[in-house]
Amino acid sequence: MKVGTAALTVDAAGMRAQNSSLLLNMIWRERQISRAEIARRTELSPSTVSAIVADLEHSGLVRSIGAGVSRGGRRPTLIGFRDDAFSIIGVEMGATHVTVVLTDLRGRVRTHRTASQQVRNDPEGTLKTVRTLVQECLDAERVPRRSVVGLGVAAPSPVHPSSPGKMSPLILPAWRGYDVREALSTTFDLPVFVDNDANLGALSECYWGAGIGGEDLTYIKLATGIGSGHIIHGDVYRGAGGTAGEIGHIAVDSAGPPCLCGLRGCLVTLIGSGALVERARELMGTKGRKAPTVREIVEGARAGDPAARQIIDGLGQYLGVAVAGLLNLLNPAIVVLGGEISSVGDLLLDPLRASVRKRALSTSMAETRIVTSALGDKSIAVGAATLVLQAALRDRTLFPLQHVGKSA
Amino acid sequence: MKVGTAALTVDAAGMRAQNSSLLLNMIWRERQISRAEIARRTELSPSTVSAIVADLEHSGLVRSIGAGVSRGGRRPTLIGFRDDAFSIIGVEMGATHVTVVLTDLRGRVRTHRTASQQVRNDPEGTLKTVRTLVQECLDAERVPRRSVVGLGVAAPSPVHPSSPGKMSPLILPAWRGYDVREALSTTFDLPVFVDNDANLGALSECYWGAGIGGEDLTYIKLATGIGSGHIIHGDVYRGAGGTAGEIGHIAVDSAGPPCLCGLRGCLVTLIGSGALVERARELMGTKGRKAPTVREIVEGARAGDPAARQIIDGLGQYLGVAVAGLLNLLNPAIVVLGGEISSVGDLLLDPLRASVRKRALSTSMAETRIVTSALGDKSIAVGAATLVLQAALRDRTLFPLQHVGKSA
DNA sequence: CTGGTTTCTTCGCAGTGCGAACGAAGTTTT
DNA sequence: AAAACTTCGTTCGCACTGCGAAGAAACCAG
Repeated sequence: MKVGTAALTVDAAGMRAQNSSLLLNMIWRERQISRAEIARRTELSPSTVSAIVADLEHSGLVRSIGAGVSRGGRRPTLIGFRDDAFSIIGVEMGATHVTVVLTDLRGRVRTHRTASQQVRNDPEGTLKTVRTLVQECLDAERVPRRSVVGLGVAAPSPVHPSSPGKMSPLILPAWRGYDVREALSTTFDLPVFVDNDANLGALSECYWGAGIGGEDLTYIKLATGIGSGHIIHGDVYRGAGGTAGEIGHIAVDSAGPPCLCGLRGCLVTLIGSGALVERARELMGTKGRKAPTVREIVEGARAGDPAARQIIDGLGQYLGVAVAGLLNLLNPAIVVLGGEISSVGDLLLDPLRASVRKRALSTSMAETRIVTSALGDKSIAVGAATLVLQAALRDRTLFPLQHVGKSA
Repeated sequence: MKVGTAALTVDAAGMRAQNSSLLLNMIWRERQISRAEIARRTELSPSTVSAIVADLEHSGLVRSIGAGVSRGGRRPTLIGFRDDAFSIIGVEMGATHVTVVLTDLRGRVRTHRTASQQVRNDPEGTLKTVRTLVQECLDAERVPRRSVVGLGVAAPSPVHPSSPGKMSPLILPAWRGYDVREALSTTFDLPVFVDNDANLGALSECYWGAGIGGEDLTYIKLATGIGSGHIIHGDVYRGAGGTAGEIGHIAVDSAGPPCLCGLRGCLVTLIGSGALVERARELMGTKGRKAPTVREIVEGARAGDPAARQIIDGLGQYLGVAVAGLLNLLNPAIVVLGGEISSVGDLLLDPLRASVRKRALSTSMAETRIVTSALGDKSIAVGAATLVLQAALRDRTLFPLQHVGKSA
């Protein structure tokens, strides 16, 4: 049951595919590397490496980029990954907006579009908005459909592994009957990958953020809702039912306020944006009559406003309870905090770390770094694109084949 | 970083090794299967399957076991896994005892030995006891060293992935400088695998217990300490520092008693054996002057003693807090409770499930079964042996080669 | 008993990676 | 400046693998 289920058989072609992917990943990772160096690291013979590199070059994924420094003999020819060989589309469906990015194969955003959109109750309108924005991105960069690897989608809902594309009927009841994957796949005739937004935030951090080089990471998204995603052994971990990472409904304070989910004292009722804003209204000299925004709390805290600081302190303390449990249970290498409020940095990290230290084993603490995200507001959409990239780097056949001559 | 690190290159021999392992696993799993059926399922050609099966047969791992039922033509020759081809040794180092089992390749215990042993403060004596018991098991079954695949060890300490064999200096300070793997490997000249006891309990459940057929499971060991182990995608998950699963020190009640670890209200201070016994002394009509044992609590609860029932209820409630957090964070398919106290079954499961229901998202709950272990008191030692089995089924070369003729 | 079906093996073929030999291109030594 | 050495990359024959077609063996149905 556990060993060989997923493993596929190998024939001669499969062997080539495996080694080919291995080399492709190495070249992607190293950005530039010589054939000789690849042969040394992979323990493949030089002749095999040359043959595979020729393959990859012919498919347009890599190219020669001049000579490297000599190690006492002939200078090596450096091979580089062609980040611009293909494009990827990443879509973030937030609570009240849709963001679409078009990235290259290095996670760089080449174009992006955002539109306000009530996602929760308007599947039809949301899909239409997504289609429009995707098309705009493609048109803006004059990217032909055939040079797009695929389309990644971040959804504000858990995604069940057995039916990617369908939203949770409990979180997004209005989406019953809709299948995002199906819908977009038929529209654009491209492979579509869907996952939860926090999971994709985690993937984004693992590839482009605080988790670079690591394989185990937990990302916590602090926003209207509180979600988290785990990267385990380099892969998004979804759990048995796709709801792994639902940190927002961990009961932190059994005497706390009731939550929409029916429980009491959920983390989200204490540190969700709504709770923070509410608390800010109580504490801060809310000049006018309007409730302050998260942005104002951030700015206030940075400016030294004691009320804002107090709110952030409280956030750190509550969050620490959940993070401590997380460290003991999962012992991730890194915990990354994302979401607008995380931009206060140490103002949040200090009370959080103190709170965790009071509640987690020192051994779990020792190995875990807790940091705030340095990626921008498009990190979720980029994470969606990264999901496609990850799949394609593992299975080269996902890259659309295009016969490339000698031209650049 | 995340994709190709672990992947190894493949050559012709590696291709054969992969396919060979795949077949070996299939035969192990199915117990009996024909070449034709293997070819259909794996999509390998009949000729290839025959060749590989001949290989496996020659190495003594499988054998023909007569004809199956016809599907309208020639009757298939069924191939069976030879569970008795090799033996595996499993060692459990508990808090106050050492248990050694000798199993076949199906996790069946052929011989076992147990001895009282203070493990915590006596590394030298513990290792000596282990050596003695292992040798006794080998002698009892007249098993030659060369037919033993390896030796698995369950340790009452987290094991850091980078130094398997070394105990945590915080949990077992007396073991500083000792390396269990090294020590036993040189004594017996066998491969040695070491892991945390709760992790191996989890593995045991996944292979032989409640988790059969699944790939994601969490095991919780209720004993002097409270530990847990996660099986993720069929593998033990150890976390970045090897301390994943330290559920015992999750803070459940911030107003609770202080714990040895320096924190307050740890789960273990509330539901560890010590706490249960202490509470029993308060509540139960402790006939004599001695403190009751866990066994007596179990028997009392079964017999209907209200005090014992109350203790179990409390256990279920506290444990529910931690399990709810676990479900939200990891969303495992199954949670298995082990340890002596778990033998009360529903008496514990009912209050536990109720407690969880009050604290976990219904979506997380829906996909998760919570059960008590049906494996016996040797499940941890068997889990240690299973770790070796798992490794060998993946890498056939771990099976000692022995030239087998046509004999049975 | 005959025709059809299924199982398993045999044998030649195509594809893959390897290794030795070689040429190409630098560096270091003389 | 020339020779000797080192490294890089390619070429080519070899060994091994899995495949597919063909065939033999074993069985069932009529």
